[in-house]
Amino acid sequence: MTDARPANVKSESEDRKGRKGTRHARRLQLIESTIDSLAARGYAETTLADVAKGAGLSRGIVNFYFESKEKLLVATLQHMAEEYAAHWRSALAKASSDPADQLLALVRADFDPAICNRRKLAAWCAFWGEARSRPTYQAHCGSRDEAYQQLLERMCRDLADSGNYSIDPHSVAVALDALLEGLWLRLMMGSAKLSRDAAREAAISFLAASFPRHFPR
Amino acid sequence: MTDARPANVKSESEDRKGRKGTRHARRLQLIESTIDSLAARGYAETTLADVAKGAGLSRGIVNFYFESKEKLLVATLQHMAEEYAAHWRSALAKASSDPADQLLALVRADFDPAICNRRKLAAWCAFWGEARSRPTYQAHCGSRDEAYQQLLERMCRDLADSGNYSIDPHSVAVALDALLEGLWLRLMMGSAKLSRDAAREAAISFLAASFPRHFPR
Amino acid sequence: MTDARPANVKSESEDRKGRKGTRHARRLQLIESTIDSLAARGYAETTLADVAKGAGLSRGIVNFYFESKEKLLVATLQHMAEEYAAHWRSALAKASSDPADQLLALVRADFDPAICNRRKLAAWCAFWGEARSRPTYQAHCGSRDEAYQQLLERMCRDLADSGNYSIDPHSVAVALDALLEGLWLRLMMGSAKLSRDAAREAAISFLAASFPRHFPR
Amino acid sequence: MTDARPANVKSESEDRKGRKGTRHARRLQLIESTIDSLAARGYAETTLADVAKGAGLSRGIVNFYFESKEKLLVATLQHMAEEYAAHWRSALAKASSDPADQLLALVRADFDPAICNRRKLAAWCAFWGEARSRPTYQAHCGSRDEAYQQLLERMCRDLADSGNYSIDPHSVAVALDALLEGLWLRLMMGSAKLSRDAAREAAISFLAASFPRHFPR
DNA sequence: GATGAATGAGCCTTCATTCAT
DNA sequence: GATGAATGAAGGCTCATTCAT
Repeated sequence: MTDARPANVKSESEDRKGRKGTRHARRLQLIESTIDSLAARGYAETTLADVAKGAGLSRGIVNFYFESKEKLLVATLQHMAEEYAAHWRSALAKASSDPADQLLALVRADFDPAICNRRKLAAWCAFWGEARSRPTYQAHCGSRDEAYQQLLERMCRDLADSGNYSIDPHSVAVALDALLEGLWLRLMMGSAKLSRDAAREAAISFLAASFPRHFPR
Repeated sequence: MTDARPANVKSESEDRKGRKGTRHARRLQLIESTIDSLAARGYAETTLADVAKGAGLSRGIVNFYFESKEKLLVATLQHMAEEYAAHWRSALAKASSDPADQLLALVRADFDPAICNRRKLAAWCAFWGEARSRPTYQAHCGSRDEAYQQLLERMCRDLADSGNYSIDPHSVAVALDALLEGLWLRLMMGSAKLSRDAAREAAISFLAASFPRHFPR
Repeated sequence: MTDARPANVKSESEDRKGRKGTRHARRLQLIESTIDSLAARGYAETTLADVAKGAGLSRGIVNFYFESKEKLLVATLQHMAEEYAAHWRSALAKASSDPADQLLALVRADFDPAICNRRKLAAWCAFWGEARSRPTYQAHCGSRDEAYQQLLERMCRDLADSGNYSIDPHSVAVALDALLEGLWLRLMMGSAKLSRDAAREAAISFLAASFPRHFPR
Repeated sequence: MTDARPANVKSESEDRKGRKGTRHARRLQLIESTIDSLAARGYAETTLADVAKGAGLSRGIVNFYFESKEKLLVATLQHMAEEYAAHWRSALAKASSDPADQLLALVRADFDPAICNRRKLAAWCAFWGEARSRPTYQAHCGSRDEAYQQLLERMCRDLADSGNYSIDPHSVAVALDALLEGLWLRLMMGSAKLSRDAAREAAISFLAASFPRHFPR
């Protein structure tokens, strides 16, 4: 799995000053550096000094753009959640109106390198570990939020209805949701035992098992 | 979900200064307190002072029984991994020799309150978040280790062979493994949206979808 | 003996927050405070809190300018060694080209209050006590380093040659070197039994005994 | 230089119990172990755990035989001072009544391996480093105490009188005393640059220079 | 806006000392 | 007497945060 890192933020060093949109760019720059640090060092070892250094900025700057470390982390999580949601919504928009096609599009989107790469998965995982004890984080973890789950469930129900399956669409939706997250977790931890492609196939084979008449092997 | 906490160690406050089963018992006592703290505060906020206080002992005690915080955490993780493995092995031993029965036993064991409760799940998750950047942890995360995965795969193959399914047993095993972990993650994070029973049913419905002739609904 | 303490660094309290000659000046300020603490409390009882307090700064400052206590102490020792060497080199430069004159200059330099005062001697002694078990210290202890000893030896040889003495110049050099250090030790410990002047005279009387035709009484 | 360590105390493990003289033996055993630790680790790093372990005894024992760490260290220093004094007194008693002979005996005693070995020198040096800030130590450091110095001075005066030297006997005594201590310091620090024999010869050559008619080369 | 020196709270760790056994 | 578990104070160090420049 590649460690995809969008280089579209940090490298533009010439316009560090003189822009009006600086504020937003700076925040983004720091957020990306935060993700880097979370991926490299984990949550507990991530310090503001790391983040600032990674962004090529000075130490005090973080407290200027974000008021505290806590708020930087929340903003980072929020950024990731929004990016994730935008990604699957875009994938959905490109799919046909057929529920099976849409479901497949969602699953494929989940393993798109833009979303599913070591760096981001590691950052997600770092937040998961802390989410339990931090209500602020819980709101944005998991990435697959309420809307996503309801969407999954509606699609499963549509397929179940249209295909006369004797399954419980809710259970399938819950399982699919959990399966996707579980595969992410395995991808992140697994030292090469599981490829992104194999993970996607495992997810699709679950769809095939659940809705054999819609997802022919 | 209940916060199961074995009260067999800490509650005996009258012999806190007793010299009996000391070494091993004390270590266990501190490990349990560590799990408490991980569940309550998360990895990053867990301090030795918390652990000691939770065990009703003094600050210096941790470095007496474990040499460092790091070693305490590793021992805690190891303890949890061993407990988990012992649990599913025991469940497996009680099941019949029928692969379907055994698979069901494994899945049920995974959602047994003794193993699957908020406290322990939260502790697991705390370690997951740090495992990426700590090789020492990776060895013991995930709980479902190599042996477990191979067992799943063998059972899936047995069922696939005996049932003439047109599926890839490896993919199913991978998916089942990920599904279980994903359900755990959801259970831990879910603020009551998902019950342990619902999670188990979702897992079983996955088995039913994959091996319909072995797991009748 | 006076407790000479150069007041050129710390006393300027009004610009304590100044940014001027910062880095180097602050390091010097902390080093001087370290010497103070070593002299007052000894090596074992010198804490970073003492040093910081003595410098009128906060606790965290030492780890900011020096990375650790160890490095602060090494820097302190190095500073003292360099100061000592600069001092005798300067004294030597001011002397005539006559070996006897030069030798006398070296001895006198050794008991110059700028170098030989309770505060500095105590600091030296503190390091001597730890040098055995710390290789890092050994390099800079003794003050009278390799170069110094070879210089002494060359001078003794010059005098021995020019004066037809029947002595072993190496032995005399070794003895002189040890004598100077021993006198320092006595000065430091001696509760007023030995004055700096008496010590210098004792050293000179050694020269007179060794090279009677060069050092008339 | 050898690391002479009298094995007459610790090795008698069979009579650890059942003796009446235990108390004294135990204290000696702990004192010897303290010297070991001071020599190996230095003053600052010497802990009671080290001492106890070195003596093959349990941790709590030190506070039983000595009331505190401080008192153990004082007792150790006292022991060394007494041993040193007994040694030179014995050497003196064996010498003839000739002052020159006595002086030589004292110097030779100072470099006797029983007294002058790495282990003991290192222990002495450890105390020197702390003596300044600890009045309790100062009383016993230096080893060459008041009586010793007065003895040296009287001998120097005797020789000066009987030899018609134009020297100041007091200065010579002071110098000799310092020279001996300085040589010890060099022996302890020097990584083999100076042998015990060379040190003794340097001291004797000083006597020869000061009193040429009494100490022919 | 941006920097980085400075602060100080809090953590891990060490260790002298106590005390039940 | 002897042991070693247990305590708690204190030290070194890290790091989020502040603020003068």
